[in-house]
Amino acid sequence: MNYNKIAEMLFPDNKFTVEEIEKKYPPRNLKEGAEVTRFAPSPTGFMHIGGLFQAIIDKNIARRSGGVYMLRIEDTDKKREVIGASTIILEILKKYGAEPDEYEEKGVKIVGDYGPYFQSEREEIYKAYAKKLVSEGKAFPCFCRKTEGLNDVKEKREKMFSLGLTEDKDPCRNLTEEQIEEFIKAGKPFAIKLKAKGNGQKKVKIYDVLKGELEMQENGEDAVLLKSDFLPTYAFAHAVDDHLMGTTTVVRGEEWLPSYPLHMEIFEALGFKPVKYVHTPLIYKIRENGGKTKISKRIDAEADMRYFSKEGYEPEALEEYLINLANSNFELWRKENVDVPLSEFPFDGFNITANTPVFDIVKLNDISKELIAKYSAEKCYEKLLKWAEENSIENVEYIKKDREYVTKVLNIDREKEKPRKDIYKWNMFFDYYDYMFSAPKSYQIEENERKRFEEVLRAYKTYIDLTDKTVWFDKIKEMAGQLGYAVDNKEYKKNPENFKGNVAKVCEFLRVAVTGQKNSPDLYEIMTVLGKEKVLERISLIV
RNA sequence: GGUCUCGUGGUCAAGUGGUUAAGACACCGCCCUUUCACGGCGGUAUCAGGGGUUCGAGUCCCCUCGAGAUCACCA
Repeated sequence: MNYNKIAEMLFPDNKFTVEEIEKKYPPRNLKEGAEVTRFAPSPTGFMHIGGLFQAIIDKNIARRSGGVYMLRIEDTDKKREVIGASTIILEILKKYGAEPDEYEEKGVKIVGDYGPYFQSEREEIYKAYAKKLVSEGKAFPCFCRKTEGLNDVKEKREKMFSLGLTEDKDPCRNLTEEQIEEFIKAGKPFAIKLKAKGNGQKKVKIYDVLKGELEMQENGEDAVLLKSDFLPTYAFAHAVDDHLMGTTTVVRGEEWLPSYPLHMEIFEALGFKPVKYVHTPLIYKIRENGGKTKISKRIDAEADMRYFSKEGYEPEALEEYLINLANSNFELWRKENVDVPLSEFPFDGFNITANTPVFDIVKLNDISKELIAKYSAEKCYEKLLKWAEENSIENVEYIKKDREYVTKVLNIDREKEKPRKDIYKWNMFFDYYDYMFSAPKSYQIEENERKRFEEVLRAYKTYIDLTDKTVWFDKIKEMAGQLGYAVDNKEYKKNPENFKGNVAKVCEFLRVAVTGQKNSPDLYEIMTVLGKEKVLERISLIV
């Protein structure tokens, strides 16, 4: 069998040889121990939270070791490709603290010397390596019809499942030179498949950084390397690209673990130095039946990163949440380093728990609250406005126009020693502070208290004084005493029947009149921001 | 079904043969207080089960059970 001749017939007009390509992609000149990582999504939908999780790990491994982190778009499945997806992926990465060092913006720019960073633009590269493999007798052409999704293939697969078969040798591996020549001359399309060495029975040792050494069955399948459109499959592209681009550590989801032996065999066949693998746990959600399933774009809004943008989450909150998921000592660090930038956290991408984490939005909300509570009113305003603009929120014009007032509202119970921690995403703002923008539509007041409520309000028209908080409160107390409420709470507790209520009750009435609610942030601040006139106006609506 | 991974409170988790089994979120109580928060103090609650090994097991070994992943010319 003349493999060289077959390779030549299969690939008569390859633009490059493997040698030429290797020269174009020399080893990276990095210091000892520098890690090169890559995030390699396929542009088939939108950015998944699990993808961001991996990208953040990639970024941190590279950054902490003084290495490089790349974004490589795996657009080799033309059927599933979604236009614009790669742009959104890059945007999200930038926004959420996982901006790549090397990447490509199609038609705009390429950053880095190891591109193109779109696999579809690397076709000639894959062809060169495929040709080499064929010429060495390690791969062969397969002229069977495309097998994807075909019923008889599905059936065959089912059968293999039930029988536990591990060997899947393709009949085309036995084609004679003459048959191959005949098919090529007839113009039959072909795919290139790996000539699997084993039958899937032997055990091979594999190594995952997080799980340690594992034993798996060797690959027994003549896997497709180049599809009949000459674009590579994931496994082949992974080997070729990560070799050429100098990747040292591959961070990918745990779902890839089963195909590790295949990838190992391809690396071997190609003579490449193996890379380290970090198989990250998938992110799960608890289902109604109590079980856990991988968080999925179809059923979980939070799987799609756009959800968080839309809701107005702070990107940094997401980043902190995800980092905490990977390195739970982050919380301790954060406690001791309150104002230190996130980038200084000694993130350890090689020491991530192997457990399957459940996405916990309550925890995220808490992290977000803490973060936002640290912001100045001015910063909140900027963030709120940015969110409103990016998402074309109805009130965006208003926010722009009345900057001063909106900032004042945002400053209620903020910029103090112990700020409130109730807003955790910007879309809560208008609901939460509804009463700061329009008079209450209803009042939380019981019917049997109505009379006293109105009595207090009528009186307050002459007692209102917003000079400062002490004066304000003294006046309220004075009024309370006049109306028969207890000014001293201890006395009230001793003899409640002697009073109509206590000062707290009076404050409650005022609060309800102004905000419609029994609970709200500091009433004095609210009144001050609203202004005496508006407060009186609201009281007049009632009495 | 085969192969593989993973089981510490409700959730995320420290833990690498000797701990009263950290911490965070959530939950509950008390204090502070003009409400709600914030803050402070305290509390409930966990080693999936069963066998070994050992003076001693969450930690090592075996089995069972449970959960998950994967088995395409998709990534």
